[in-house]
Order: sequence, then C-alpha cells, then structure tokens
Amino acid sequence: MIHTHESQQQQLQAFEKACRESGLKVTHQRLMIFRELVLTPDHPTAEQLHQRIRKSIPTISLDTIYRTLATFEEHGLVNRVDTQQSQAHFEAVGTGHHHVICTRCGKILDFKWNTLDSSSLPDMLTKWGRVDTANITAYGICNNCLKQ
Amino acid sequence: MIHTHESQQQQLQAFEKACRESGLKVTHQRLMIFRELVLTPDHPTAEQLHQRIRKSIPTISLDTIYRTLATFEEHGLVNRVDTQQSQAHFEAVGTGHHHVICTRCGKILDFKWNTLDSSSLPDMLTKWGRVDTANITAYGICNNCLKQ
DNA sequence: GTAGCTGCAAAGTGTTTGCAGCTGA
DNA sequence: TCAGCTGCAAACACTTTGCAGCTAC
Repeated sequence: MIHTHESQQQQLQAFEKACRESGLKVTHQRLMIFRELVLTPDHPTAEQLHQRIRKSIPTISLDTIYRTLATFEEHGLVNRVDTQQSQAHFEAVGTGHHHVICTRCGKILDFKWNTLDSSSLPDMLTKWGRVDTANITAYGICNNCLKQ
Repeated sequence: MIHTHESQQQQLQAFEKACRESGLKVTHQRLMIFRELVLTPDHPTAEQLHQRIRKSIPTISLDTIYRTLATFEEHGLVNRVDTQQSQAHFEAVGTGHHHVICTRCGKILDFKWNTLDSSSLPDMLTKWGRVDTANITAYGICNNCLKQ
C-alpha cells in the first residue's frame, strides 16, 4: 500500500487531535513513534521501531516503545498485525482455515468460507509474488460473552 | 466447526501414516498430543495442551509439547493459528486491513480487498455473536525472494 | 505546579536448547 | 540394537512493571 503525502499529513494531524481528545500528552517520543509508523510502509516490531527512532532520539528506551504502543492501541491509534507467532495456538491440519476470536473470552472458533481462494485475491498479490495460503481472522464478541 | 467421528478417525490414521512416511516414531506422547488437537474443537496453546495431556500422561513435560508441535508443524501435521499476540508487529490505523507475509524474508505488505466486509461473511458467524473486524493474512514468497 | 510520561533496572512469561537416559522400530 | 525421542534444567527472547526523576500543559 503506497500512501500519498496528503494522507500521511492527515494521519499525523489526526494523531495530535486524538491525543488531545483522550488527554494524552503529545511528547517528542510519542510523536516520533507514530510518525515512523505512518511514514514507513512496513509494520515494524517494537525492537525495530526502537532501532530506527534511536537515530533521532538516542536516549529513547525500548520499554517506552512498548508502553507507547500499548497506549496507542488502547486509544485505537495503532493496530497489531496478525501473525503466527507466539503466544501460539495450534490446530490439526484438515480443519477449517478461518477463525473468529472472541476478544472478551479469547476462545477461537473455526469457520469455512468458500469465497476465499487464491484466484479471487486482488491482482496486486500476483505482482507481489507467489501466495500459498490466505486465512481470515475475525474478531468480535461471542454470544456467550454478549449475554453477560 | 464440528467434526464427524469418521473424519477424526481419518485424521488419526493419516497421522500414523504421515509419521511412518517421514520416519517419525509414533510415541505415546505424540499420539496423545495429536489426538487432543483432533478431538477438541478449540485451538489450545502449548500450555493448555500440557494441562490436558497431563491427565493421561502425568509425567509429560511442557518442552516435549513444544518440541512435538514444532516437529508436527515441520511435517505439515498441525497449523499455527494467526493471532495478534507477540512477537507483535504494528501499523498505524487507517492503512489497509489485510496483509501478505513472505515466509522467507518475513516482510509484511498491506493490501486492500473490497470483497471482504462483515455482510459477506457466512451466516454461521452471525449465530456465533457480533463480528467487529475481519482481516486476511496471506502467506507466500515475495518476488524478491523467488529470484534468489 | 501537577498529572502523567520517561528511563532504568528487575521481574515475568512464553519458548528453545544441551545433555543424559530411555524407548519404539 | 540404536537412532531418535523424552525429561530435566538452564538459557533465551520478548514484554511488562515499580520506582524516581522529568516534562508538557
């Protein structure tokens, strides 16, 4: 995804606005962390962010990165990307490929969805390389938790 | 996803076959771990598997669970489920919702896909509860890595 | 001035590894 | 028998937390 200069500007402005609205202080560290996420097209880990931001704020600590990302996530300013990494959940192969996760109780349910196969994915992906698998991960609240 | 007794049987048989073919020994521990994954509809963590399997093999250690799951994964017998947990990657909100991850270099690229919105998801999910977001995570090899 | 943020250091959690003894084929 | 699996314990990697000083508002 390539972002235009305009939309980046907008995101940075929206950031300052969102900070003021939630009573978050706009510190140099927070600004640089958000800036880095907006300006680069990849999705760095906390460690990678730390390496990059040290170039402009040499004294910034890794735990500030972690704390800041957690704060941003709470306020809906950043997303955590789904990956297969730890804390890992496992399933036997041959079951459904897609999952719904209840954000309240954490339970995971499989579902089937025939619409998604590699031929129906956007052209852009065939330019990117060879896609082997594609899984949907949905998040919501299950009926059990909604009742309570 | 509810599995019939037949398909569970098939999965267990396929397991023994796959073990023999890859030269893996069919130990009591491995059989119980795979059995647990096939017979239960949820997707436990290594820790949860350990708790459950201890009831039948009290001396089984957590590292055997980890090692066994890693072995199974290498041989394509189990899948790791995508979640938002650590080692986490982050993005600013407002970028694309879907991701392709290169399994060789680990780089993550965004992509847009208009076809996926909550109304197009299967009915089953509306019975499950309230779905808030649904993201696709695709895995493959990017062109850069394919060239090498 | 003060609530709240940061850096430091230490602890916590999930996962992996080296080694010696055990076991399935 | 013997390659390869397991249990133990220790190491590792990533993330979180308590505290004291600092800073944006």
